[in-house]
Amino acid sequence: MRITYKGDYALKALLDLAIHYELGVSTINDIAKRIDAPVKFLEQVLLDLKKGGFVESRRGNVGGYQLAKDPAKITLGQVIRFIDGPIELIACVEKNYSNCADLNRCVFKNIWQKVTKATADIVDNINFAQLVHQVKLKKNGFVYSI
Amino acid sequence: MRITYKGDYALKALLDLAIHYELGVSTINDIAKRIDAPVKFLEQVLLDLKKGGFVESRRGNVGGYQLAKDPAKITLGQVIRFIDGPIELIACVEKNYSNCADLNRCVFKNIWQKVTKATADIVDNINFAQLVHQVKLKKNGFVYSI
DNA sequence: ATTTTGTCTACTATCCCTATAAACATAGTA
DNA sequence: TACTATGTTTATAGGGATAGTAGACAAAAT
Repeated sequence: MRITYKGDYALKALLDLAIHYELGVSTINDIAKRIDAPVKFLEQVLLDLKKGGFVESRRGNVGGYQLAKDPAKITLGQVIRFIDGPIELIACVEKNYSNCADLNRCVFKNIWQKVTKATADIVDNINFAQLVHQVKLKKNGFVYSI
Repeated sequence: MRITYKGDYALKALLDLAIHYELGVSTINDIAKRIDAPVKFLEQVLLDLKKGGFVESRRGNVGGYQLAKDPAKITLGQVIRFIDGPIELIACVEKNYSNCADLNRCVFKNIWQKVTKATADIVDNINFAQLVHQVKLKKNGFVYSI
């Protein structure tokens, strides 16, 4: 798998919203400015994140976006998989794959599974509360560039 | 990163050549049949592998391909990086990347680096001699489907 | 009513993936 | 020499994904 720009923006937007978790909604424009993303593209990303249940929105004059749940309940792995797809390096070890002649005899499969597990062990054990904490630790003249 | 069909064919072709290491050259057609790959596509893959120094070739009537070095000297990581590019999940942690506003302050960078290391620890420590050995262990009515 | 926001649907340019095709070069063999 | 079996090279093409951009629409507050 590969983290695309879309995935990158999604993670940054969520971290941004996690940092402002207690402060209510942020507008797309504000988020875009803070994380340096193209506004119209970020629109789509946020829409997707809403469909995924990661954020919620309010329209109108004082509208905007905010996290839909506690930052501690959102892991990196959840977001990556939702936006950019499976973390597997190759389709043959993804769930419900049935296109291989004889997968059980394949000496590569075992390797791809190991890599998948190693990656999952990392991204599934980091949540946005931890990230916010790390951001705050970095306050050496912190100017908010994620 | 992602293992493409090209990378998949490259790995299978090299394993095939590693299995036939002592037997001299194999033709593209033979390799293609054994690993079940489209011949014309496999041509390009083998050409690339030759440029990468993994295989060597002989033209003409009794021509074909063979490994350019001891299977034990070829790791999965070398092949993957050469055919499919860097194993990093995202460009910002690749070598010589300089497009980020403030990479040292980015809380994500550390995570991408961990994932990269975990993956590298696996693919850089497996060579084709080991794979051949594993293939031979699987001889329960072995029909040669890698 | 107006303004400020989010929502939705298209559209586009570029690149990458996965081949396929055709012409050519080389090295054995008859 | 002529023929054939191989690898070499370049070009091309369809499909899909990526990374946006544009514009009309809907809702909520004032």
